[in-house]
Amino acid sequence: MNIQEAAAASRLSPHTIRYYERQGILPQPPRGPNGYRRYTKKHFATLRLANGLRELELPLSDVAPILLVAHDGTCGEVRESMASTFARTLSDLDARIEELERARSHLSGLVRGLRSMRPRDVEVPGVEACECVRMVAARDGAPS
Amino acid sequence: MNIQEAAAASRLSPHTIRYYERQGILPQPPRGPNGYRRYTKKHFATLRLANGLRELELPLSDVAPILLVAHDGTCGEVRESMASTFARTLSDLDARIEELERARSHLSGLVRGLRSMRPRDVEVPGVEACECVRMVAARDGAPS
DNA sequence: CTACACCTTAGAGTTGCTCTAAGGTCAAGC
DNA sequence: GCTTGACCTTAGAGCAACTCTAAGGTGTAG
Repeated sequence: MNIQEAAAASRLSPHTIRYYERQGILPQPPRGPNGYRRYTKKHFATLRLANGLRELELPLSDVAPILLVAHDGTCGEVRESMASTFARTLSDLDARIEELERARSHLSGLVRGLRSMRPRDVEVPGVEACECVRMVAARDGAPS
Repeated sequence: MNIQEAAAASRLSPHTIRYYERQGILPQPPRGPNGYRRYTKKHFATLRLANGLRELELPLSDVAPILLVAHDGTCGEVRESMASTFARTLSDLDARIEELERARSHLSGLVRGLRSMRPRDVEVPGVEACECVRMVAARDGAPS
């Protein structure tokens, strides 16, 4: 199994695979006599796991240690390693989703506001006075 | 108003403000005789708008043209500029939120799965056979 | 006059890719 | 045997959007 086939089946790109390898995130697979990477079942399984973990939005710094134990350790160690990382990732993910939903609802309100504001208010105040700027601009002061 | 005060009141950092300026995203504010940036009401308003737009998750490439018309154009132009950008951002945001929610629900399922799997399955299969790896790993093949 | 907190710039580091350049390899067709 | 085209290799540049550092200048309070 060459890099292209391994990439297609794991839904990573060859570029990304080489990048992970250079970063020490993936173990070096064996090479053929021409120097080409040749993926064994085991190395391929690690590749698929890498992609699965990235799809869960884990940062590479969390993916790396999990792949290490997955490749060389026991199943129990893998479970340990995943469990705590996943809990942490879950709360990061929740925080990020909340941020995006706040942005989303603010944004959709603004879209409606802009539509309902068509042909009046087309005069020439600058940034300081313009109504739609006021709607978008950050509020003054310390309180976040 | 110096950069620190402007930063605090717009909730950007001085670093970020200088960065935006270097990138051509913010207009150059006037300088005092010592070369320090001195923010006028207008430049400060643009700063706040920049932060407001970033909080809406607009990429800087979308923020830049809006700031340009906000600083130098009429209110009508600003509205035009915002309207189409916001609609586009909204659908990007929806797509990203959906991605994260998919990851979130997959992840929370896995957390439960790992917990319910404590002391059996601690034997030594490698990556290929380990149960928790199977749960996480990307499925084979072309269909995404 | 000496701290100390601020200001200035250019530039490096971060995360996770993505792409390019320059070159080597291989299988098929003529 | 030879060309064509699709693959493979590496090192390294470029992207977004900051964030921080180094090295030096300034301003204010005691």
